[in-house]
Amino acid sequence: MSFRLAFMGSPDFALPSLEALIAAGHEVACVYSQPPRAAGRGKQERKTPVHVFAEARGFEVRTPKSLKRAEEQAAFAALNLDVAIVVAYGLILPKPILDAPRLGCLNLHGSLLPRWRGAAPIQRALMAGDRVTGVQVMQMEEGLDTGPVFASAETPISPDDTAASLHDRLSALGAPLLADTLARIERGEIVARPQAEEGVIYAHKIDPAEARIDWSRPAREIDLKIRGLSPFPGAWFELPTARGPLRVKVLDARLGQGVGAPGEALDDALLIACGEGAVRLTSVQREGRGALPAGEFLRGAPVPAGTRLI
RNA sequence: CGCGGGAUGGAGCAGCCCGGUAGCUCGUCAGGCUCAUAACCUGAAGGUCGUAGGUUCAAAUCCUACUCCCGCAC
Repeated sequence: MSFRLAFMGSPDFALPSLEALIAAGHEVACVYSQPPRAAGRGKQERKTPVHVFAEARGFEVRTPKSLKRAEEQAAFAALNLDVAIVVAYGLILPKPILDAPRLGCLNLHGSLLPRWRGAAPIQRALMAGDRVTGVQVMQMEEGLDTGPVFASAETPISPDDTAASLHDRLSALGAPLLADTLARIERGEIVARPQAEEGVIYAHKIDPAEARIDWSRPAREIDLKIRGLSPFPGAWFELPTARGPLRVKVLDARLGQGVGAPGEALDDALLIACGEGAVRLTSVQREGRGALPAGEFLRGAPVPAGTRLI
């Protein structure tokens, strides 16, 4: 047995899930994704990763700008689905859409609800210093990530995780969970359990303004921010040079030891003093260039002890 | 025509504005030192300065075109 389903997703994060559903033998009636957008160098129209993948596999791909229009909703209903699977789709689903499939719409979310409902759960969990996070499959409702949960899988967050590594891990963790959950729903083995009423936290979208590093903050907070915002949008600071301040993004760091004025380089290897403690920058990227391990970056742009980062 | 940056020995960069015979950090190779080392010392190899034109006594440096690369846009 298998379901007739629609898959709704856009970025890389959703790909493993789509592949898992295909592998599980479900009938993918249609794939929804965000419409192609002008992006990249030259501002070319670019299809989303899910769009490209689905097209290559020969699936029908729909890319409506919105699902609010009656025609879109009718077209969706006409698919006569058992269920719709939503993974990082990027569009709000109106009630008519949510109610159309026989079993409604299920969503794979990147946090342990009700903690981090919303747009940026992975980055927020990391920046908050959470020790564990995970993915969950839930029944979608009109509220933002408020639906009852069918299943979850956890993973610890380690001191060397970045938003990128966590993103990849959760994506890989979610795919089999999703497939397994569908199988169990099919067999009638599980029902969704309402989310806890306590502990609701919203994961607000990342505001570029919060990406600048404030060296007067404690090292732990700065370390979490650097790793939580890596690689996008990337925590950054300014490095004074003979030709003016150079904007430098930090893609990875570790907590270090040392005391000094906030922003002061404590050695020649990017150990930077914070308001409390210090962090060692291990991967950096100056404007207009690619990311470099600290060692290579320093060969071309030495940051001697005593330098004051802004 | 979205904005911007870049192409210099194996890696990362400086030099270009104010043309004049190529430099830094690292790596590589050889030798030395050391109980030892990714440490240290000495020496060496390695570059048509992206391509094609132009200006000039002279071009990495100025001008034009082209190719390739990267960053920002989530």
